[in-house]
Amino acid sequence: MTMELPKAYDAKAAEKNHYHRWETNGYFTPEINQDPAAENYSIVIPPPNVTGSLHMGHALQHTLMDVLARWKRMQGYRTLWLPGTDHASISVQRKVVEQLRKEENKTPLDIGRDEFVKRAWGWKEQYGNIITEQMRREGASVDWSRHRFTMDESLSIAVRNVFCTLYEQGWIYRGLRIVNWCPKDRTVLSDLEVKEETKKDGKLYYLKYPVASASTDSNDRVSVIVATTRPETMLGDTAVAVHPADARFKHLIGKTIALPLTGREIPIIADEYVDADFGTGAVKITPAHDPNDYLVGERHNLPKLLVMNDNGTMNAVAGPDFEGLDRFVAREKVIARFEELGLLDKVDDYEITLPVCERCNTIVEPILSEQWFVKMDEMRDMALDLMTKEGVPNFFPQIPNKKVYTSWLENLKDWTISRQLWWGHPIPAWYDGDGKVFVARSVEEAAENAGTSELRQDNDVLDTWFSSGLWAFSTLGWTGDKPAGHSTSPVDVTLDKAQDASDLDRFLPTDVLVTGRDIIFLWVSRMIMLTRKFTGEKAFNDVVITGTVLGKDGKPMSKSRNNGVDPIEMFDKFGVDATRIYLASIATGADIRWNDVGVETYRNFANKIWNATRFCLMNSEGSEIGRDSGGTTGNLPESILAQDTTSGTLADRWIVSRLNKTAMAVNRALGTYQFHEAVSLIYHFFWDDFCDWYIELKKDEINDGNSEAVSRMLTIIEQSLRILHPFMPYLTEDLWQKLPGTGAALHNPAYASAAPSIMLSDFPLGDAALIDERAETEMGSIISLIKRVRNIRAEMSIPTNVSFKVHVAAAVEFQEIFRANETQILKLARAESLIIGEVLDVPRASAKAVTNDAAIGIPLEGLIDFDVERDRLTSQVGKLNDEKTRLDGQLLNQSFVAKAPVDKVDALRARLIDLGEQIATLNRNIRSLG
RNA sequence: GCCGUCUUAGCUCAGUGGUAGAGCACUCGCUUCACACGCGAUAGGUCACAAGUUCAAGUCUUGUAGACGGCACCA
Repeated sequence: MTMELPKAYDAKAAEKNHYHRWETNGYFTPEINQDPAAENYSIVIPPPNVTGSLHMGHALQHTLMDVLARWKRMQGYRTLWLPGTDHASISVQRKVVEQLRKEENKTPLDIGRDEFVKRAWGWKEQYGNIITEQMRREGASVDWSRHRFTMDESLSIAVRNVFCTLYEQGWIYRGLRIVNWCPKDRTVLSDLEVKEETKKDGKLYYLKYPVASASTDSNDRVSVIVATTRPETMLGDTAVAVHPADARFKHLIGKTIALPLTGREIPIIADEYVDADFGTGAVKITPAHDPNDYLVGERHNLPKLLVMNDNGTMNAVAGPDFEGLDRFVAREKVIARFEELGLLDKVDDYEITLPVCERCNTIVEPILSEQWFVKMDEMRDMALDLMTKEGVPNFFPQIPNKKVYTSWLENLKDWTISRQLWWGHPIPAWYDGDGKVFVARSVEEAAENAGTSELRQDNDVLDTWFSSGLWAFSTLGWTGDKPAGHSTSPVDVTLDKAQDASDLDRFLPTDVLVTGRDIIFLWVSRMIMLTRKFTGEKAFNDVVITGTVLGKDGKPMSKSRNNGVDPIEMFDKFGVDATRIYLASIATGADIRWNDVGVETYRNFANKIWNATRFCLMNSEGSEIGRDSGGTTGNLPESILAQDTTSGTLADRWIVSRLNKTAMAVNRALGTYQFHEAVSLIYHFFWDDFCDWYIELKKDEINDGNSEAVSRMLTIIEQSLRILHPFMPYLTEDLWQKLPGTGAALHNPAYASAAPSIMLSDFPLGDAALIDERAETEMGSIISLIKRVRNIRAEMSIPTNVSFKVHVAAAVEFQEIFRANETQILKLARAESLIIGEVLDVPRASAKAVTNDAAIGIPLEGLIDFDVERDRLTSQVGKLNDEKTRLDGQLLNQSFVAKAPVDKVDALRARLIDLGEQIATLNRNIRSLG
């Protein structure tokens, strides 16, 4: 069979041709695996927000997950990579509000909650699958039949059950706390959803608070100065605190302040919290608007006056002059009033860091509010136990992620889980007329418990991360519903039993989680705790933390910086496979500055693979790849092994050795998530060893149509394509289908009956028995010989079409090697004949060189420039001498000889002898030039 | 303030105590019948700086400088 392929690889064509077939043939489902004894392998995707579109961070993570899934699948694991999306309550809510305003000029209140939620579902249906659809282009081998959404019915049941169980056990509680409030989104935020922004032009206001004239002391005019960055909160002050030991204020403790603008009198109290050395030493206390003040208030039984509305305006408690004003307007007004009253001591410039909402950048207001919380102390201990006792999860890279994770856990505070939003999982709590709360799995259950159906459900929804915290097991069928006779892993009896019951058993714990470091706390930690709590299992064994893909400017990609790179554009420009393997070539966990040149490198690599295959196929009539004898290791077929150990040439044994070494190393690298190492190994094997040396050595045989040689080469290509497949699925499938002799017989036995695809072929593990160190050494001597001759030709500027004789002197064993490979050496060195002997016998007008194994002389009568030759040799001697000097020094060092391992010392001694000989030879050569 | 990461060739980055690597760019050649998205040959590094441990340090320790990240505080 002879085939003519286009001259360049067309990535787009290949991308169109395979995904649909893979998917419809069911290759992505674990059920494709027909081996009942197969081990399971599972990954759940970090569910992208339904509001998102694919960015480079997704592309990176998806690539790594797909590499793992395809690699394991080819090894015969029953493999599941489960896709899905997250309902992203606050993001979606914001989108829908915006849509309402734009299209109908309405607010959510205008249409009501039910209608709003309906719109949100509509929005999700319309836009929610953008990313997952883009994943098809990426080649992601996810099981679409198991696609999950965090608000799917079964996942919602799981959420309710988890909430109720935690409540019943006292791990969830409702309480009044100072929380982070976003006045724009009008909801509470968890600590993790609050970012910090440094304001350089902040101000610190010093306010004079007059001590009440009710004081019986004579010093009536006394006032206390307090400093604040939020003057408007003084309207809610209920005390001024000083340190109990502060002599300046001791006499005032117990007296009162006439709080300006309010007509209220507030006490001066003593509390250890105050740092006497900071500011004025006196602190205004606003228990409803500051976490520390809240604690002080608790200790001193102070009233807690909330002076703001949920939208950031002042409320009635702030007084008629301020009610309705925005907090920042109120701030200006408070300052103006203090100035009028002569009570503004001073205003300092003050650099301040403010808490802002991570999504809308609005300044977050700490306010007192009643919310739902998860108590984290026992959860934390569980997670810490897992880490210290079992080393779970195993982070890749371990540094710094393990420490970051552990120290975060150690300082963990309770988790605010309620959100004042409409889109999300409603909190399963109902209140009766007296405000008594009933937490239940349904309204009926709540009514039963309450003894009345006059109930009002809690208005709030749950933090999005609450449902994603269940993702590892809720997606595998766990709902927490009371099972029928299944004690260890309760499952949803409403789902397909045969399938989903086994999913949980089979795929939990999942094998690895691949995600970014920004959600280690938000998501990874919570999934670890909740999975342990509710299934007794680990969520996953390993966690691969990817780095950040930075823009060309070295900063994180963002819309505001406009430095983003669209993965789809890269796919169009360089191909999906090139983009994937480039992303995989980034060191695990390292940040990478995006550069197109890197992708271009692998686009070129794809083309190289295409053309190497094309070359073989052009000459492949009557040849096909060696048949596997039915082994399960994906190793070279025995037929090839036999050829190469008996009749094969040195080059054949060498390339087989290199291939097997590469395969073994690739598996080793992937086993520890060293994707970049695997990429580098296969890249250099294919390009350097196979294309630059092996193909070039065998070219004549191939062009002559030597079918045995072509078969052998096709076999190496086919094996290489399998190794490359997880990284470059489209190219490898495209070429594999074109190779003569490929078919289901090459599949891993677990997929024996499936229609042929490289993605089901047996992944090459490499066979130590096929590694031939002697062949590698011998081939090495030939390669250096050829390189030296090429160097002489280049340095002497000898035109390509001028041939010459090459004299080689070497030890007998190397003479034999060179003789046996004479044809190949002549071809690659572009020489006309090889004269091999014990000693070099060449005229003075010769260029000379040495390798570790041979001395070379090339007679160049009329072509040689003696000055150039002298410089060339001198520079070589210089290099060798540098090395010799270093080694001499080392070996003269008695402590080195005494303490370094014997084999190291011996190796240096041997090297030194070689060096001495080579230097002597080169020096003789220089002298002979005259 | 606390914890941590990074600093290697012109650029982007690998690097496992034992002779410093890759891709791209640069220089010099090549229309060699798979590939110019290619082939061949060069050049280019006090591994940020300083001390220490070690027979031996890019690699381990400490400090310094710069870049960055996380956490906490912020009257």
